Amino acid sequence: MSEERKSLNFLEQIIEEDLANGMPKNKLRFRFPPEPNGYLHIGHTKAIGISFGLGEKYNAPVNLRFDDTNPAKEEQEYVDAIKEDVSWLGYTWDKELFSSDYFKQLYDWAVHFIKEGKAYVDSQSSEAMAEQKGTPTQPGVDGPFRNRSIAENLDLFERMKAGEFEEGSHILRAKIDMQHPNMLMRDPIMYRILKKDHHRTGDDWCIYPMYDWTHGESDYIEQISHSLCSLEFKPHRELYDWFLDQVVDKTLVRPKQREFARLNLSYTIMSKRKLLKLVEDKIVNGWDDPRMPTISGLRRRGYTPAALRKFVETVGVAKRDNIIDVSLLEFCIREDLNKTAPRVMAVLDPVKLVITNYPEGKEEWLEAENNQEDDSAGFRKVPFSRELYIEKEDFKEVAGNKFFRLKLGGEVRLKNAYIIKADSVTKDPNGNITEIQCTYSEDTAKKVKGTLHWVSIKHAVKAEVREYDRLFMDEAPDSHQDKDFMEFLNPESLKIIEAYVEPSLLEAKIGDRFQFQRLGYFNVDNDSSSNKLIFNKTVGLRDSWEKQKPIENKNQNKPQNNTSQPQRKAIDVIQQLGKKYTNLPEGKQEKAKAEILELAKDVSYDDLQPLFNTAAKKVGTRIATTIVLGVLLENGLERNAEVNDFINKALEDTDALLVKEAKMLL
RNA sequence: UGGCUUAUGGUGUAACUGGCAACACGUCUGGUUUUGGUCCAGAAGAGUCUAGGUUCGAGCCCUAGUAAGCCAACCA
Repeated sequence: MSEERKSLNFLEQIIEEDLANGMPKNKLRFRFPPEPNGYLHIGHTKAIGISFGLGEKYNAPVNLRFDDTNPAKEEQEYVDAIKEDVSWLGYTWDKELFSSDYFKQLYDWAVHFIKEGKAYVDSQSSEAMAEQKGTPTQPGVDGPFRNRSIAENLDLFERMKAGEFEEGSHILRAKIDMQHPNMLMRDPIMYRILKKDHHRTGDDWCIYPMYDWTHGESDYIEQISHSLCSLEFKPHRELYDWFLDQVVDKTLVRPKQREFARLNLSYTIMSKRKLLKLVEDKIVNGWDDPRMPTISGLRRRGYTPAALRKFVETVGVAKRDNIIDVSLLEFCIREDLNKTAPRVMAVLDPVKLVITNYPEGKEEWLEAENNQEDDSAGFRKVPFSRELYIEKEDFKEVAGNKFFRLKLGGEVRLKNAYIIKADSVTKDPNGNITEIQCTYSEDTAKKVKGTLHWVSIKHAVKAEVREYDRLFMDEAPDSHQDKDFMEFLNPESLKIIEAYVEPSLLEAKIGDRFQFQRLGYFNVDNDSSSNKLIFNKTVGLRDSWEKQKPIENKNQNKPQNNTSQPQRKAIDVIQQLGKKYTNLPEGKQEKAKAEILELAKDVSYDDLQPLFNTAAKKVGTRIATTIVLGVLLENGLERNAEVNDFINKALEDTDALLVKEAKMLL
């Protein structure tokens, strides 16, 4: 139990500061505020992890509040899915709440705003208003309705609420400042008319509050102390505070909005709108398709709550844009499953193997360890017989000694069973191997390099295996201005395989997770039934053999690597080498010098000249410059005033190395 | 012609608030192993966007640049 002091992230620091400044710990309260217009994705897992994590850390309540102010897009289905996802992740919310619970209070406040002259009804087209609003670089101008009388505003707003007007004919805006540098402060809309039924309030309302007007006030009503959201809301903070200023009671907690960078995962997208498109266009089979980065998709794929929580924790919290490598996510799920998933044997791409010296009709039930990482996992029996399936990939007629698997004349261990030796093969007319003949030995103590998984043909159970690949071929598919993310779709993201699995899997239940030995982690899909077993591949095992095989492919994938080196200007490389020159141990220093001498051949005087002005204290850079200068002089460069000046200064320096190099130029 | 935010190995986060940059993933060695998994041991890889400045000393402070992201929905 080490008491290692983990450094706090910037949000925790803010909270610690508030606590230190006198905020009582029991006033801490957080919230997770999803809009019920789509399913939660892995990015939300970070937001959930932050707010609920803080709740756990400080023993403070966390509300689940649905931000449901837009009846056009929101549905009960999403509310249910979100609740399921949050609790599946293992978090417990204090109160389940809805922004729509506050519609009446919000309305009363709005009326108060009008009476105070802080809000007015605008009756222009959205185009006209957009024009008056200006642009980020140009201030806006006041609209013609900005100075309506309080009485008229009150009357109009009342009638908006009563349903007398059509959608789009009037809106209520806060009266702030049309010239404000922050566009959100240019008289933002508070209410719009929407004649739609709301999933909770039905037809009670036909005016609905906007996000900015609703969010901060909802936080305030709930007495949220820290309202944490992603970075794109940073500009909203000013408005959030302005709205709060108008209603806040100083004796109550005033919520504080703070922003963190959202999570981005490589090779996928994280926008609800775009994910919805994948669902609607039937690119995937629903929000919970195992290829989707949604929480429900990952769950179906076989991810565990523990792995997801670990992932989010590992990723950290900060304010800069990031793209997290999927390999980290994969590491987290492997780490969890390695400890918990029972091992079984399954062959995905079979070739028949016959053990010629094993009696026909004989069968044995051999003992197999369920999980060597877990002593309590116990053992099971697997059937062995004369005819087996092994993986096609595990046999080669001839192969080098780096190939640990089965080859003609070679020996290999069958996991949980005997050692076999390959004697001959049978091929079809096309030259494909249809059968491998082997002989076995009962001496299992023998040392052999390879161990193969297998399945007895007679006892094997057919199963469908769904193997997934990334949905997109590009690392950041929605970050290209000129290309649509749909262009990067991977046409081979789903591969359906007919596999053979050991009979113990007949008892597997939906959701059960296994390690198919030597292959990866798999779970039983929701579509699975008693007469058809279906598995999803969650993630493959780490595979250091696979990596060394496609040598040529590797180069094709990263052609830039070869070209990027020479593209960098020699002088830039030299500058970099120089920078660290004085810090290097002697051996490395010589190496660096040799490199500089080599690179100096490609440096022109014009390249070098600016470095003469290098600050006196940047000794390393000046040494490098001196070395390069030596090469240039040797190649016939004439000494001019600049050169002499630089050399003289170097000679006067206190650094012995620099002086030494400079003397060599005399 | 604007405002806000960010900048540390390939990736993500640290650096006790000024003391010669750490952890995780990834990569590469070697060992163990009835999974080319796990585990164990080790290595390479950044001198902190650039240029100045303050300081005995700067990734942290100051100045000026540069680059990236966000901001003009009756969405959230």
